[in-house]
Amino acid sequence: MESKTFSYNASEKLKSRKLLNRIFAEGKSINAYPLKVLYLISETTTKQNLAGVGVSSRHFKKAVERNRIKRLLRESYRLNKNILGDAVFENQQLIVFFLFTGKDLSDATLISEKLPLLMQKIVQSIQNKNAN
RNA sequence: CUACAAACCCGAGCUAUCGCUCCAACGCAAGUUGGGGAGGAAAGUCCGGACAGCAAAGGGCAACCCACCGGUUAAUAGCCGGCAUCCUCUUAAACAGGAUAGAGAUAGUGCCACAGAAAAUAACUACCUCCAGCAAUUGGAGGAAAAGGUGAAAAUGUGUGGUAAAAGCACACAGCCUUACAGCGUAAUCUGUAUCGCGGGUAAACCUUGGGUGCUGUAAUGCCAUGUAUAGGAACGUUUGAAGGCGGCUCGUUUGAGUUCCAGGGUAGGCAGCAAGAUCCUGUAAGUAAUUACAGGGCCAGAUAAAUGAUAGUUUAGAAACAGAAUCCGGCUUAUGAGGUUUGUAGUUUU
Repeated sequence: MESKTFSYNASEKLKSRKLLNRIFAEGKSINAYPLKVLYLISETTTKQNLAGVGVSSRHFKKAVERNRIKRLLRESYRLNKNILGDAVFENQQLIVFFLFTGKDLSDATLISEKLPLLMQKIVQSIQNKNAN
């Protein structure tokens, strides 16, 4: 378990087209410029959180820039994913999708400080809901 | 040697920690260990192929593309070599270097800014002849492209004859051009002789001539799995042919029992294609070269929301440019930091 703390491999990535459509349709969103996060709690048997990242190709026409941002997002998630930890119940799965809403590549430097902040907000809002 | 320009080469190294993806081995498994992991343009998608499907890929028209010759190649609009024309340099010429949108303007149609009389079946001024008129620097009719000026371009140039004045009107020489013959060359072309002829440019305007192209594009395509429905309604039809295929149209040809619409439902996952190839490196040989042949060696990304990264330190040169594979190759075009190499700007010969 110890070695998996900072991992982010294929089983943790949000891949299913179905789930992606669902999270855009039903997911709740929290903003924190230059980021926006969509999250969703799903009933499941496997307790494994899923995460995905995305950049608008409208604002970033060059593939190099999009790759750069997605890498930074993934890296940030990988280093901070323990914040989410056990926010949800045993038979539930937390699905998150990070969107970069900034319009300039220079905004990407903010990712490393804003992304953990967003994750804490998610945990908070889930706990509030459970308390109610 | 310095500066500028162009072409080509190169496209950052090392250490530590945390990660991603593919392959192999081991393991019941979790996983562990080892190895591979973006580019010269991966880009633009502008050409050319491979491959696949459309029935077996046919004729005509349309559309599009190409346009001196030869070679090269799987193929090309690429590349290599040659020819022609133009430009640079020069008083001039040859060499050298550069460019080419290099079939046809004598098939036809159109267009040619400004200036100019006129931009194409040329008459403004000046010239000549005739008529009118007392005469005039007058008026009218005609001849005439020799002179003037305008323009990027003005009816091939010079001379002589000729004439009222003139004119390729005639002749001589020259230039261009058509055709024929001869010679060098595979050919374009070049040279020579004879000959028809001489009314500009533009085909990157339509067009004509010659040649070529079937269309689509790996989200192609084939297979497996899952799921449903053999539910329901309407129209047309089964040799008296519904509906299609041959992806522009048409001719022709061909399949032959289902097809279309309404309403409703399901799936959207895997495998192949798909990574050993017109392959890369080295050497030898052939060729002016592009390129080819042979020999030896190497295996060098393969994802599917999409891997190749992050942090810290350090070195060069300062926070290292342009930039990210998606079926695969060959080219073209464009972007590109620092450094390096070569070439040119400023060349040679004759007079």
